[in-house]
Amino acid sequence: MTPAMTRPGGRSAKVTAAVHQAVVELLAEGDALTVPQVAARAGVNATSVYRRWGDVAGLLADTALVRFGTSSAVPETGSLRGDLLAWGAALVEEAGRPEELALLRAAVAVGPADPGAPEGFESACSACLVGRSSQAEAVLAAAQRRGEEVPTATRVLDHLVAPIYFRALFGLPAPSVEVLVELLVERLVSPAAAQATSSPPG
Amino acid sequence: MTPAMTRPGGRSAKVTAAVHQAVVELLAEGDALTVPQVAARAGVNATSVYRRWGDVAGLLADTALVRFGTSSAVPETGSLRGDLLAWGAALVEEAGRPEELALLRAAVAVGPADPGAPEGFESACSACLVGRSSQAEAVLAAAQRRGEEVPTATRVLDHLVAPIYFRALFGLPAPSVEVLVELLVERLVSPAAAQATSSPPG
DNA sequence: CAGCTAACGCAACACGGTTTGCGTTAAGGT
DNA sequence: ACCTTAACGCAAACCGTGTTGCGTTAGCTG
Repeated sequence: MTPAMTRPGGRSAKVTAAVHQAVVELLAEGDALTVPQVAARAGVNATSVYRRWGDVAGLLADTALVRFGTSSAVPETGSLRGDLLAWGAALVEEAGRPEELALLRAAVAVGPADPGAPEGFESACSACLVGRSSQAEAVLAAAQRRGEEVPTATRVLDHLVAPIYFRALFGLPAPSVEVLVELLVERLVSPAAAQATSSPPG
Repeated sequence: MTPAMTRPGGRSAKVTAAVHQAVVELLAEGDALTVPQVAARAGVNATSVYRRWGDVAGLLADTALVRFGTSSAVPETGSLRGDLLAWGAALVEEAGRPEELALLRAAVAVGPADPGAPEGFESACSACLVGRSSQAEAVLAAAQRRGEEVPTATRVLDHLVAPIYFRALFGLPAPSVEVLVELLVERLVSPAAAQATSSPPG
């Protein structure tokens, strides 16, 4: 019997889901997020939210953690270029939605996990990062399986994910999404891109 | 006589400087930023802060605006590659400092300026963005004056600034600053980079 | 040097978020 | 089916944030 374990399937699960849903909904509406508001929307008492998440930041971090950690599906178009293009477009579309953007802002505001964080309360932006990294690696692995020349995941992160997120976070208007993504991808699938790395992967 | 003008050299200047300093200090310590805390640290009454900046977001925006807007000096090494390398290294170093990083996080958390913002109260992340843009344009203009082939400022933002900020914000460890910056710059000063743009320089 | 005005300091106040104690409910174990 | 226990709901109190009115100070201006 593990005493420090939250009961799976208990009442908590429903509350958690409702609160997460409420957070996303409130976030999408653009209002300032407060615990009482979230609780009211979720049909849950504010005390429960305070007890479970302690803070708006923690609540946001947990929501972002769930939100960014589960979506691991990557497109399969038959070519690295097509995959990166589709994936990049999906990232742009996702980062353009208000609730995802707000979640991203909240994650970045908190920053990566500080020491002393309780178990299971990992950093949201770290979760987002590893989610994107694994997605990039999946795309690259598929391309390599096809015999294509592939860049490193780090390069994809630097030159595809980073610009997309940078533009979204800083409010830089993305001029013509397709053109932007294409430009980004062109620089990653060109032969020079793959041979530029001298360090071993990992 | 201009009635809506804050008196230059008045008492306000000292208060402004003290408050800005306090904001940076508090931010560097990682505590949650509140107006009373800032006021106490600055040796100023909280009322003054409320009257002048109205809100924590406004205070943050103004601080970031001053912090990111004044440092417009760009390196002059004699070549575009050298300039970008030096500038990128400076960005990495700056983004690594706790107070600057905290300011950046706060700026990103607030987001770009919402409609209805009073005059002079621009968004902090917008201020950071235009600051970086003007710096990039200065570097590129100097290179172009030397007769070098230069990429667009947008490309520099996407492939140099964005990765640096992305890594800093998401806590991705920058492996060997020099190597990172060099890799980034190589992709911007290569001849293929300049000819990829079809739009005329703005 | 005297008057003017804007900005600041102070104190009291109002509002909303957050904490706390206790009773209740609902899963899981026997 | 009963007991155990963790999580939830409720209500009241607490605390800090943000506001307002007025007196005071310090920097311009003639």
